[in-house]
Amino acid sequence: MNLFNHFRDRLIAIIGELAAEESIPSGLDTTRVTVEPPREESLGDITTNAAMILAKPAAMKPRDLAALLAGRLDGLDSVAATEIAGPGFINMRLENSFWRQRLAEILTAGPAYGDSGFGRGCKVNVEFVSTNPTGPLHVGHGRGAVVGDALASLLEKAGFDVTREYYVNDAGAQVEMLARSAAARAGEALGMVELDEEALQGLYPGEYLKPVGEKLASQFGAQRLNVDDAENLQFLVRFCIDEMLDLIRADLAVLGVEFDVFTSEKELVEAGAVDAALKFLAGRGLIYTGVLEPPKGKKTDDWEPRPQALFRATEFGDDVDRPLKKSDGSWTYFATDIAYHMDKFRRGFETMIDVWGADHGGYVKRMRAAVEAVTEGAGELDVKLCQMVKLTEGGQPVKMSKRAGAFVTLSEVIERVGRDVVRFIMLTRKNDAHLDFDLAKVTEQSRENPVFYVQYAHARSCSVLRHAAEVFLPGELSPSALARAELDRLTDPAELALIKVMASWPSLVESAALAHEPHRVAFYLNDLAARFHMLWNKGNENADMRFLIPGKRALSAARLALVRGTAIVIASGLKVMGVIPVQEMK
RNA sequence: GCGCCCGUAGCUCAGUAGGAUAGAGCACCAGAUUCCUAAUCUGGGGGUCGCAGGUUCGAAUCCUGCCGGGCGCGCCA
Repeated sequence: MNLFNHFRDRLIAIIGELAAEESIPSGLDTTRVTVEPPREESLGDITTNAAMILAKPAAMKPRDLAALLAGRLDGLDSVAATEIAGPGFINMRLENSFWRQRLAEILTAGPAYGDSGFGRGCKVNVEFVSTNPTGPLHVGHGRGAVVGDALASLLEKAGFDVTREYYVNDAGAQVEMLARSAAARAGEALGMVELDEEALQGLYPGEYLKPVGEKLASQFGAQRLNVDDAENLQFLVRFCIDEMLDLIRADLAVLGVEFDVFTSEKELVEAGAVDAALKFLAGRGLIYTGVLEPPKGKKTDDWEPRPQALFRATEFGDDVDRPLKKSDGSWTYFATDIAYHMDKFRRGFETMIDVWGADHGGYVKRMRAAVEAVTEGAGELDVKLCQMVKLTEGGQPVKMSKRAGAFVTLSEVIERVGRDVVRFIMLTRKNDAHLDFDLAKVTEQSRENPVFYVQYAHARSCSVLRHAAEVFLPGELSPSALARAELDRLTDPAELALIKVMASWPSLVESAALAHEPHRVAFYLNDLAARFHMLWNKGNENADMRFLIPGKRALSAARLALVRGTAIVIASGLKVMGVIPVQEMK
């Protein structure tokens, strides 16, 4: 249950009743009315701005309207007290029994706690990673992979029907370069050439292509080395793309990311999708032949004005109209991407989310323009840009990998610190903020390391339950049994404060899903862990506050419900992040 | 030159569809260990939310203009 929406619904009903009684005008616009936590805990549990929002249209003073509303809110079940504060806030404190019910709800729901019907089953397509299949994934790709996957999980939890999609850019000149590189490696494997630095000029130098070359050599000998033969080159391209996709899929598997759909750019083009999309746009007068101005303030030595097919992106908010064809007559990346997004829309996705690297930021406007044009306003594209990951160790930049060519691979980092650490750290910043990833710090066991801090809270709660098993029967410790514990024995403010944080998980899921911001889950879990550690330490100072009190079974059972609930909510949050909760710290 | 992102405590960053006296961690200072893991916790000092206007009951948040940093600007994707 999203408790804020729950009380907002009650509030809106009260506003309707007052209107029916003609105490206030009818038909007031309540869309901006919110129910949320107050700035400070001491002000109460929930607050509403309704009186301030509605005062003007109701022609009343905010505090007078607040008094009227507060009188009715006071009569609601679970509302213990109301108070009018500041310019017209109505603060409410809820009955402790309400919070204890939330704990029972958590125990009953288990890891599904926080699942929501918010998305109403709407189809959402999350496209991420989508790198050229020319080599292994590096750390930057890893960030996009984690952000995309966690965002997808978050949306699923919020009730959307999500498809995880990878767009394989297998149609450009880069895959031909890949094929040439692999052919050279095959020649090397056969002892026909020696690949020094000079010979590798213009080719992908990474050593990951050696096994591909060896495979080519062992399967075909020297038969498939001619890259000047167009037909053979296409064979090599296909061969290499398959190899690279295997490599990429393996990297993704190690990270725990699985896609529902791989869409091939090449196949899309061959199926005529680009022609169809451009025909669609041309039919609406959105394509014309024109000459672009050279960009100002940028070196323009090789600029030659030439007429070309342009999309009227400016009609949809972009800065200039965008080219659709290269000088060699082939489609630009943009043209095929228009077709691709049109294809996604045709497959039923009105909401599309693309996760890109920040270096593609200049591309967002034109793509959004294209989506608007090609879906005639019915489709929506949100682009999440992921900033760079700065990999350090003890503050020093990490050396580049020789094996991979010019970058540190994702798999190397995962091998070093573990999958769960990588996934968690990637979500400790907003996607559009730079991320410092320190290989030493992320495995430290300290408060500074959020992965450890959150995992430790989970492990601690598991530890308590293990100890409890010495006194209680297994059946007494199951979530459903603990839900029936005498929860009214939970009376300490710190205990109730912990429940309140847990109870805000459903609303966090919805707001984070709405904002497309999975990093909020990481911050939430950090807060929840802090509350738990805080309560734990109360037991250090005062033995009566420990979870397990010898001889007091009912009290202990109630507190174990709290402990189990914490573990459940942490596990529920980590699941969204794709991180496995640990039972104990080593 | 133009566009996008960012600018919040000494440092690294949150800030939930415009809400109340702007938060957390680190660092600094002062404390807690007969304990279910002190790998943690408690308290304290620390801010012109880059600058200047505007919108309104109310702005870190929205609008405009500057300053500073990052990314990008046909024939790469």
